[in-house]
Amino acid sequence: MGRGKIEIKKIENSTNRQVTYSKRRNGIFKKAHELSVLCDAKVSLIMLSGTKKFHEYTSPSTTTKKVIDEYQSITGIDLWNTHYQKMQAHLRRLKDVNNKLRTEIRQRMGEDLKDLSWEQMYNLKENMHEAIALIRERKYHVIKNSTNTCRKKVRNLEERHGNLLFDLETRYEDPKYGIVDNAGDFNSAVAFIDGGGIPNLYSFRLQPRHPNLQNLRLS
Amino acid sequence: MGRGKIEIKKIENSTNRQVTYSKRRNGIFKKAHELSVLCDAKVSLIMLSGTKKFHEYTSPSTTTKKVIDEYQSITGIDLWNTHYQKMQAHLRRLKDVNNKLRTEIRQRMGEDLKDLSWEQMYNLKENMHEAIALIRERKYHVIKNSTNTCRKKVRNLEERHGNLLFDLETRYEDPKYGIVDNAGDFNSAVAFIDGGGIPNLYSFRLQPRHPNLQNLRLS
DNA sequence: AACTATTTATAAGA
DNA sequence: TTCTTATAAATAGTT
Repeated sequence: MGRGKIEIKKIENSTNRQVTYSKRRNGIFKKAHELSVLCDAKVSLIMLSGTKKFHEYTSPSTTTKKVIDEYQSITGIDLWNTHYQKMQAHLRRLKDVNNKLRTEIRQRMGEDLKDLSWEQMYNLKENMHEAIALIRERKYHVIKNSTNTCRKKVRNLEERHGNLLFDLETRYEDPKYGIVDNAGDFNSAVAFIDGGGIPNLYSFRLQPRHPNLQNLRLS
Repeated sequence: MGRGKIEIKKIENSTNRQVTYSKRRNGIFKKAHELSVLCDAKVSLIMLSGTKKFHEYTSPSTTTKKVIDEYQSITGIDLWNTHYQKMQAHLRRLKDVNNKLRTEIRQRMGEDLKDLSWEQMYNLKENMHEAIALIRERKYHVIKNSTNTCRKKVRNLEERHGNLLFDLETRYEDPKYGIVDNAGDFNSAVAFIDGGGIPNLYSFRLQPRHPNLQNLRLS
């Protein structure tokens, strides 16, 4: 349909190809539209030119997504569904597990016991006693550790304090020595002294110098 | 282009509409194909007739999914992604909750305690003692109930036994009465006695690992 | 982007 | 559906 007949094969001249693309594209869009109007059909038409320009036509009554969803449901051809459904199944399983875990925790907190038999409860109770024993042990371990650490710190501070006093006395006796540069230690001694009135055994944690004690933070 | 010009509006005659759909569909497919060959373009053409018959054309060099994916990446138009991403977020949240629940259970079983402070352990231990009290209470409730039930069953059985003996004696005295049909009741009594073998939900305490949790573990 | 000779598509009928 | 064919529509090559 033109001045001459053409063979259906790639048009080598790039400009010509562009022009033909443009003309025929409009022709197809027009026909697609006519079809959807005349025949009450839904059409989704997506075209990507060789130069990555893209054009689409979708029937007025619908959207590209709708057409494609319908396309999938009719053909059974699966573009995304497998992945999506796997995901949904996984989600369901997670929810299920979640609920089971919650139930178990509730039972371990003494709730929702009506579904348990006497034997199950016996076992639960035994298990929890064992667990409590473990927790108690661990607790003593932690408290022992922190007590030791605390004791060491106190010893260390007492030593520093002693040194400080010694330095002061020395200075008093012979001023030419000048002040010993122990500002850092002095500060820590002050902290210790100031902290003395606080009943909190773990007030050391306030000092960034002892990150190992940070773990003892309460609450 | 035909014997007469037609107006572009829905063809009311259903048969005619079908025929036109079929003819024009082929025309468009042919043109779509010509376009993709002539101009090196990618085309995805999906058509759904009013009667839900579906046809598609895709350029030889590609697939429908590829075209649509490319379409999405070029346009930035999002067909599925929002929903999909919400789902992924939900999934992540569930996994997270799941892990927290598992950790809590492990702690309640006396494991993974190193991350707990002394105070946290104290609270956990207190909480578990309270829980054990509740479980003990509930256990007594259940045992009392089942004892009562058992007592009733025994009474019932004694009674039946007595009746049976009486029947036998009666039959011996007067054979025409035959044997009393109480098979069903007898079976239920047996079921009650056998019922000691209740599946043990908490048998994991005997095992170093926790099969019940293993089964639940996902991802 | 317009023109137009020609090819192609298709409406109506069989 | 498919074929036929008169005619409408699309478009290749030109301007």
